[in-house]
Amino acid sequence: MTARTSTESARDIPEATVARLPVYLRALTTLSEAGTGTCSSEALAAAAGVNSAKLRKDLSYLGSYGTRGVGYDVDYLRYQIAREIGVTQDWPVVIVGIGNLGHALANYSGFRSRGFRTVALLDADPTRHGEMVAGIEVQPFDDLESIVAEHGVAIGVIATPAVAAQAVADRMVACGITSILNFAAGVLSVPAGVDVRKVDLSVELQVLAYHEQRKAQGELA
Amino acid sequence: MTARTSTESARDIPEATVARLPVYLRALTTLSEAGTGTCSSEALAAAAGVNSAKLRKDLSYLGSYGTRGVGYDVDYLRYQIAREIGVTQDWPVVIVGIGNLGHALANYSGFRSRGFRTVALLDADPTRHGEMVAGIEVQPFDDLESIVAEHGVAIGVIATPAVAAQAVADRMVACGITSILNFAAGVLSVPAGVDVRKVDLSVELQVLAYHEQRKAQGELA
DNA sequence: TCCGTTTTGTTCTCCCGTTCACAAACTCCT
DNA sequence: AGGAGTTTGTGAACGGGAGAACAAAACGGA
Repeated sequence: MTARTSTESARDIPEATVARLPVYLRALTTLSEAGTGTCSSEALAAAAGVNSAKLRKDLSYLGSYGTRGVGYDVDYLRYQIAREIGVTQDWPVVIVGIGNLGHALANYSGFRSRGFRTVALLDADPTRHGEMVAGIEVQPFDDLESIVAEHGVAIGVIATPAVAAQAVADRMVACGITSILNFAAGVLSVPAGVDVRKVDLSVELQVLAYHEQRKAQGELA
Repeated sequence: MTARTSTESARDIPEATVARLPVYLRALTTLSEAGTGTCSSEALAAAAGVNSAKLRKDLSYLGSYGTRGVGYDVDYLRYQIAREIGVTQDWPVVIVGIGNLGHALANYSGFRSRGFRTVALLDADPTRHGEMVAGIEVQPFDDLESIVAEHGVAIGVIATPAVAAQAVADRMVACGITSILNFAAGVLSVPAGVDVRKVDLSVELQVLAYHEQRKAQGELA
């Protein structure tokens, strides 16, 4: 899934843990907004929907931020996780492909509130250029290079049809983007050192259908 | 992630394999449309973006559908996988929450082409009722029970704000839905026997940010 | 100060998933 | 018919993650 070229730093956190840290972060934010100052691993694990032993092990990769007999300081732990993930800094993002999904992504508040700032919406279709989406003007895809250079964009989101996705990814990589979130169907091939994460909506439904089918079979047996 | 109550059937396919079957299915469809009649595990693995040994082991859980020295018949294998997943049959689906994301989901062609038929779009906001989205009229959320009963819906999609998600899930479970695809933030609690899969867009970006941050640290070292 | 209580951090064990490697099986060519 | 070449299916080794269990550490009360 992820390709790494540079030398690993001192602490390397397991992938499974990295994927759960954002979940803990959200749970901590909820707790903080509810006025909770301190919480136990048991309570936080319940809020995040995981096993408490797993939670403690995950947090131990970051350091010892808890107090035995007491628990974790909600705001302190929240800051530590945010810093570790990198969401304390500002991440400029470009979204390519402003169809239905691109619209939804541009309007998604969960990005901005976590340090991701959409600096540009790009689309190859000239009839869409100039259209305002979520307060941002849709620009030509050919402006990609200048926008990436100007804002120092490292993360790109692909929400185009499947046929265009590889070409978009190639252009992104060529102008220096090193992390891609891909919503288009199919496999992207990118050089080593570029991370790609794929979200496929239909795959999720198909997994549910598989289990649903098995439930039905079990009933008539 | 998934809870199972009924007795397992004869063959139980590993979860990791189940999650990849839809990917193979898509790759096979692409090959078939390109006129390819037969393919090797190596070729299919490349198209699906996985290791060929892993692909062969995955397929071996379904049965022996290949021919040694030759490979797999594309259309035959495609049918077998589709049957195993359950996408040869028709799956009625309801989508609750017709905001930006709900719009995108309703218009997403990848659902319909895989046997998922959106039978209703529901929203609690009365000002949206009657609006036509993707050729379907938005109806009141309170119609959930009658719609589920009428169409025999087993799969529900939640695309509401986070605060409403648990209440929607509870109503879905109460009227017989046993599989839920959840796009809302936060943890859903459901009784055993109900499967929930969660898609969190901001989690994916945060994982990318973590790796991006580490790349940057590696460079200056 | 000392003891009981609570909760973290960590060790250990088990299980699932990935990958290698190879025998079995099939095709094609001579 | 037989051998060379190809490709599947699977046994076995390996690595990583999940969960149980416990020692270490902090707090509170007497």
